[in-house]
Amino acid sequence: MARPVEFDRPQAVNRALVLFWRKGYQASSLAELLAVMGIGRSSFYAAFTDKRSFYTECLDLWAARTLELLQRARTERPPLAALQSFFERSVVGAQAAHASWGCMLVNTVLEMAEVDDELAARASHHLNEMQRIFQACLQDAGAAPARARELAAMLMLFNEGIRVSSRRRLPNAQQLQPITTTFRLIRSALA
Amino acid sequence: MARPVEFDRPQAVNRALVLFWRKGYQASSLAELLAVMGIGRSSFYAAFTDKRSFYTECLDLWAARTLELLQRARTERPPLAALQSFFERSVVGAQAAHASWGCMLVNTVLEMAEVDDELAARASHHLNEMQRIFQACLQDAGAAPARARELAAMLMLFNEGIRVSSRRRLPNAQQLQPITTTFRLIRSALA
DNA sequence: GCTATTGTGAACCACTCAGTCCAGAATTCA
DNA sequence: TGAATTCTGGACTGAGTGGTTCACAATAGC
Repeated sequence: MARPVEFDRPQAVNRALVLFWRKGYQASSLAELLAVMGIGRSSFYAAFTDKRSFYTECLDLWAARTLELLQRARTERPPLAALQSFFERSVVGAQAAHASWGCMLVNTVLEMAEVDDELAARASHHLNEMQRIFQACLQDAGAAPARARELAAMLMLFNEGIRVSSRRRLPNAQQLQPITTTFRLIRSALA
Repeated sequence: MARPVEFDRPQAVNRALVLFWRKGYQASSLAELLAVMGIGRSSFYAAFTDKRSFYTECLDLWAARTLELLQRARTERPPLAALQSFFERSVVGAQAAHASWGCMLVNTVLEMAEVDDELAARASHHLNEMQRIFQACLQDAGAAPARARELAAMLMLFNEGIRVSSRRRLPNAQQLQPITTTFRLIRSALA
């Protein structure tokens, strides 16, 4: 009955997500989106309602993936090392595989702050979730709750900074070094 | 001879700069720009050539003002206190007077990274200048050159993070606290 | 092989965008 | 007062935007 040859939805979403991640919401025209997704306009609107709602879908997906990455690192290493490798990977992995497009949440906060309150708030909310995980890691590393919250807030600033500077195409070493510097400071503060 | 009733160019530039700062390049339509500047289209094009070149003019102006602010703070206080107050002012002053629109350089890097290489590079260049001043302050505070460079890179990450988080409309205290935390760490590292 | 169903591509829509252009207003000099 | 000058408002242009609609094509059931 139904025509079974549909486009590969997860793949299409993923490719679109990458475009949004790279160029932001406004700079990604519908034509470009359709091109990378390999589908036509009507299929897009049938499947995703809207450019804007589609963006929120991609945003949520990006956040879910990143949080999962962070949680997984947490189970594989001691807490501080997990955090540090999370940051390092977002720089190194970025330059190699998926290039350096920063953090889609940070990008969204900046792009939408004075343009679309709802999207900005949504991204900000996801960032808060990340910060909670930072805090949990720091507590695992032996910091008292208050201290952990304090350092987690600092790390979140750091995270935001790293994601910004990763878009500046600076030499790799120049991006990694501040991370080690910071964690050296944190370790000495916790010791 | 010439018609003497011209618009107030510095004032117009300043108002446009604020709009660009707040909403970014793409989201600031020419119509909005003209409205806040209080001039007509033809006057705009006669005076500023282009939306894009006008943006670079505003960007450079913003950078010059900020660097000057930083340099001035440097003459008024001890080096570390100057840095700290520079950061704090960009949060507190932001929330009060001109609201929290982050750092126009950071905003530009993020918005233009995959969209307009030249603008992104220009903003990145200004950020490098800022970082050099950070480094000079840290050397003044007694850090060895290598150490100062290291910490300056870290502070630049911090700067970028602060400017991002200042757009998230978080409670004031929540934004100030990480700054004091960081400087506490830096001071103990330099001691 | 025929029909019913449903996802698809492309034409189309209204709208906004940055940028151009020109008639006319406002002022200075004569 | 009148002529010369030059800056300005607003109509206009063409390209590009997100979104809608519909005839067609591809498939599954019979």
